[in-house]
Amino acid sequence: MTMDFIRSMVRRDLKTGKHDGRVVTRFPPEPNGFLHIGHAKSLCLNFGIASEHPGGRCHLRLDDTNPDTEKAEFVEAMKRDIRWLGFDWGEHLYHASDYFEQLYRYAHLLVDRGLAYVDSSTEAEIRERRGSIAEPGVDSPWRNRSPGENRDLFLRMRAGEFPDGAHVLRAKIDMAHRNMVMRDPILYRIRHASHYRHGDDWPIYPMYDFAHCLSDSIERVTHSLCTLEFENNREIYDWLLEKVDAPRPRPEQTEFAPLVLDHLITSKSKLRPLVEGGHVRGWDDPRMPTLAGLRRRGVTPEAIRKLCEMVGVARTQSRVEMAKLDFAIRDDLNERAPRAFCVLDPLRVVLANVPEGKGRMVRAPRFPGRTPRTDGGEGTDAEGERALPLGRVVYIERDDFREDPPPGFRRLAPGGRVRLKYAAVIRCEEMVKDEGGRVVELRCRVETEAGGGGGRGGPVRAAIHWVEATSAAPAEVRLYDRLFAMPDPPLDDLAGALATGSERVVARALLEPRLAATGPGEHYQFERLGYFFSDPEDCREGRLVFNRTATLREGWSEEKSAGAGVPTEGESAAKPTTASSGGDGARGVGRGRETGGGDPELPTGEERERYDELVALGAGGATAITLARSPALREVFLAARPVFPEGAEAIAGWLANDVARLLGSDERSGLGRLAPKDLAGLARAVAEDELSHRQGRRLLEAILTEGGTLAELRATLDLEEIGDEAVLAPMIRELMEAFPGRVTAYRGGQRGLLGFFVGQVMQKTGGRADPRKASEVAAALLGRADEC
RNA sequence: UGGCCCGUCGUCUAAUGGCAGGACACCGGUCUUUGGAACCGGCGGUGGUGGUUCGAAUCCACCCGGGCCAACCA
Repeated sequence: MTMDFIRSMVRRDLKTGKHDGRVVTRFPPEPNGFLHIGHAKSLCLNFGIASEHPGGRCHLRLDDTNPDTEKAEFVEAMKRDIRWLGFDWGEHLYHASDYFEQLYRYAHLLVDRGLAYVDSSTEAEIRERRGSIAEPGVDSPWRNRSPGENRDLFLRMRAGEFPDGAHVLRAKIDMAHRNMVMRDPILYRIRHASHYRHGDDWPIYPMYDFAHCLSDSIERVTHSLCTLEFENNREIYDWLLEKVDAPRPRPEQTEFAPLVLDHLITSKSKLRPLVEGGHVRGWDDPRMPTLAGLRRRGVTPEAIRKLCEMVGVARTQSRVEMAKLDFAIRDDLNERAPRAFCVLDPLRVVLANVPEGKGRMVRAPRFPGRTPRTDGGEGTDAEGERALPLGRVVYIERDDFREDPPPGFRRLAPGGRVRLKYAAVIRCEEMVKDEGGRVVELRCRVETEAGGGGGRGGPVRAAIHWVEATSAAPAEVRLYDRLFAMPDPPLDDLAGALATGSERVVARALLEPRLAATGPGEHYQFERLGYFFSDPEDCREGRLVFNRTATLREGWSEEKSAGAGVPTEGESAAKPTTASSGGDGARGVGRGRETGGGDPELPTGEERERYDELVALGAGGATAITLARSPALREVFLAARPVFPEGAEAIAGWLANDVARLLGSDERSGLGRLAPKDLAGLARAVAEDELSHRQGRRLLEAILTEGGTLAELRATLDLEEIGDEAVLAPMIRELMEAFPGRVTAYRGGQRGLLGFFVGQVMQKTGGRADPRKASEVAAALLGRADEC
């Protein structure tokens, strides 16, 4: 298993001792609804990471700072769902509302430091003055109240002296900040509402940005993992911890992409109207993407965890196809769901040559295809087989018989044969129809009793499920389909986007008799139909109710085998996608040409001037633009150029490519350490082949990260490179012997493999080989043998 | 008309600057008393342009595309 970027980070932090060797994560849901499959990813991540490190732990923290929407009922449901998924918070159950007192003191600290103020504007005024993404906000007229006045007002807010909305406490940051979150965010609001845990103790409630980071800090969380939409909030997270002098090491927020599944919505607030509007049976409706709904449908915790594992964790925004969930479900259920027969739409079949009352029992495997137990252990039969009664009258699936079979149809048709699975091969001799012409009964003859092959007339193409008429157990079977037909349902009109027929209730299906005693919550695979789960609420002896968890993978369909025309249409249907993406590409090329291809745009006149000047001084076109936009780099260039005027282009290149990279990737490095004359000297040495480009780069890196002059470092740094063919050639020959397959592939035309051999040499020599020479020697050796 | 983030097979996800790999889906085959499962094989990708480098998915620049942000929600 390869590690995701968060796990790598945790491991790195552990190694560097960043958090005193602790790993503490947390799962912080707001108890305003039910947990859904999107939460499962976060659960797997947070609890997973905690369990992967000795002493690691994951807190369950209810983020209950909004009394309007939160309920104890949701807390209980969340705890139940998390346990069901297989996670355990141990002693670490917390509530943000546990910290109300501490949070309130932190707020006072900010007030006293002049970093927070009471704003008496109306909600509309605050919104108005916040500005927009394009325009800066303006200061509130209440922004400069004295700390004393703020303190007094805030005290009185807490005392309940003011009505809702009269005042808010705001952080005093910057109303013109580019990040909207930083435009004096609201810390506290007045809300005279009963909190499900604290009743009417508090007339003021902290806002998310304020409560969240401080709750993490109070719990000494090390890694605060959240989804991508909180990226903008990281700045206020860090700002607040800094301004209240939160103890170090401080928790650090890292964002990852949420789990988004096609045809599903993963938003508690969008799910609630579906429940409250009566569009589904409840939060645990089997069609709901909630953990409770999935559980009721028969999806196992293992399947959900498997899905999360398959999906991984990254920062890329992504949509997962339902097929992946389906796979995870089937993969798990295939192993654990014993097979049974269920006929959803019964068609009566009379076996004419079976005498009345002359039934027999047939044996069928509970797990066909599973390697039979050979250890002879106790219970082998009971585990491995089931018994089915067979009599004169049976029911088969109406769909398994066609009066006019389409091409490719392998099941029963007039005059044709089919196998009653595990029991007998029958031939259809007669149809009985009602006045409406509807087939109501088939008269068949048993040709072969059980056994393999098909007896006379060659092999039978298909085996169908069936139940014996007198012993079959009636059951209600609920067939579920996706709640939304479109992959990306419109969040503003979910009720209108609901698919019709997402729940189909079959009132009287027939089950093989041993299932008559099924209790709630049992998994079965009804052969050829799918995976089913006896409803945990409604199923009991005497009233059997099953939910379809998932269908079987479809291997055949009438459309597919209806002729060659259809697949072709399918292909052409896929073409527009290809064409449109090609269109995008074409558009991009067109634009590029307009702006002069690789010649980057120079938006302002000032930059244009600098660019022209740099080009005149000898900087290359592509690098000049970089320097024109970076005053610091440009300054170094201007200072270094006179030292080595002929190397102007090289100097500019070093600056634009290598210095920019080092500055961007390593915070320890600093441009201040680089003397312009050293840069010029470096460029000259490389230009005159005193140093290889690689050596130059190593020197530059050393200067930027550790400091020192070029001369010093050239003397002290071990820059030696192995360029001797007498050393390199044997090494490469050895590699060629070790990887004969790659040699063949290289000679077969896979020239990219040269990089593999050079890379191996670089590794073997600890990076000290001269790669140019190594490449040369390797090419020669690989090529020479080619001629033999 | 801003700030931040993100672009690798259809989808999800890997690759200290050194073989672009895996999974799902799809297609084909073997096997099969589930048109299932299993097994084998195939298809298919680094958004674009330029630059740096012996070597770029990876570094630099620009362009294109996508996401998030203007609740007294979280």
